[in-house]
Amino acid sequence: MSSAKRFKAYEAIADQLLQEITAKIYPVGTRLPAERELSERFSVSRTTVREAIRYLESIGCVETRAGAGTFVKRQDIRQIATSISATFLQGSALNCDLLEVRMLLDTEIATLVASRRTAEQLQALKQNVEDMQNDIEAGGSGAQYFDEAFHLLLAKATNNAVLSSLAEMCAGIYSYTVNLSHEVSGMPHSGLSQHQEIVTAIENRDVKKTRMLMKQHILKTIYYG
Amino acid sequence: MSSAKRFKAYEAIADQLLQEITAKIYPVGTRLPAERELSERFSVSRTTVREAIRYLESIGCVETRAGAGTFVKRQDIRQIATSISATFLQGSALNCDLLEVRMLLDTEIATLVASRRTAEQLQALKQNVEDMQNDIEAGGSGAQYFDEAFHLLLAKATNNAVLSSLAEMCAGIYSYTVNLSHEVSGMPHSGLSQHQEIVTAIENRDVKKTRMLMKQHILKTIYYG
DNA sequence: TTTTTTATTATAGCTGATATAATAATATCA
DNA sequence: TGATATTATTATATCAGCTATAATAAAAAA
Repeated sequence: MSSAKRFKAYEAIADQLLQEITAKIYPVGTRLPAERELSERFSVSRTTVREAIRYLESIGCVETRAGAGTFVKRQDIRQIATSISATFLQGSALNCDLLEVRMLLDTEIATLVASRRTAEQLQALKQNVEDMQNDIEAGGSGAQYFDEAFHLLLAKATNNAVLSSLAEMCAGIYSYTVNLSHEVSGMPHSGLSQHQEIVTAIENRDVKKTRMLMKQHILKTIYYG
Repeated sequence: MSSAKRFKAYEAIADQLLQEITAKIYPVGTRLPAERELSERFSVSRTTVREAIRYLESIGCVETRAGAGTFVKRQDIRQIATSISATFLQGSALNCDLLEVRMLLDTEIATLVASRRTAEQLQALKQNVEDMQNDIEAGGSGAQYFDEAFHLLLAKATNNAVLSSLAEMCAGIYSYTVNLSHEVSGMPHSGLSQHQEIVTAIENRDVKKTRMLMKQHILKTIYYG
């Protein structure tokens, strides 16, 4: 028989809409035609259109607000992270693998930044370390926040959108799984002094030292205490 | 007022089902309850259940076969790749970034494999190189296939599911974007001799040499000719 | 005039029903 | 036994109508 492809109305419609979105016929922020209009245009029922929209919604491409309409969304890497974390979670005991990847990525990121950072990026890193220090001295509880921000700043400083997205994604999946397993195990080690050393190495454009320091930092972060 | 959470029936149901799937209440391969059963269980209409299922389907979590039912699917990283490639494509000129990431990942992968490969994994790599050689000598056209398979074998040999998934994903996005831009530019350089050198270095567990060779290989692959 | 309230309108959200097609299980017949 | 027809189950697709929500316009109050 070899009926190669099975027709599913909502799939065809979702494909068509996605194509028009990527073609910027509906740019980010704009509203898609109302469901009733779309159903008329494609000559299908509103239900089918809605199923197609659910599809687009799940890939983070649009956002529907009741009473207002369906809007094209700037895709958020974090949302993707949670939606694909299920994939990584299907295997078991992957947290270890994930940590290895984070270590690998963060090390490469730091190395790249040490070689290509701009003065502004360096300044931002210094600011972050300073803010973290002030927060700790003031007895604040934002250490974890500043730590995350530190790694995010580094990722951005690579000027590589894909790389920084990947790092963000890994961090997102990691925090998602940690939240799932309720293992927020108290106060993590802040690692302030290590951040300071890393920034200094980056300031000096010392690629090798930066690499080494980041590797150690991640190792310590993993086995915190 | 202050309804902190926006209730959307289909979202709640999709969440619930996803949770039960990841909790292995519905393991891979099993069938979900029929739409009518689910609609009864959640006290919603079948339409709403269908929207929830569309959601799960689009994240590659289930697969519905008309007349048979909805089945839990082993998630395919490639499918995710294509579905999130739109995200990466929203930015412009990301191919360069993507290549940098591939280089980075493949280099790390080769390095890891050189240090932890098993005899069986080494054998598989040798077999791949041999097959490629035979294909080329026979005037076959499968060079690109064997090249992809080579990198895939390496990724798997890390024994790190996350890392190999990431590499696969990058390769998937890359080939997707390449296909989009219709730049299949003829016969790529097979890189057979480089593969052979790499495998030899891996056989000798020469981590540094493997790393260096892979870096060179990727560079040549990028600027092929 | 400015602000607040109310009504209108358009939208998505959801329902229950119907009809059709594909599939799987069962019963029938050779 | 083995092939075929029947039946039941299931998803697919549709429709008309209702509700809930949100943005806007009009009216009322300050």
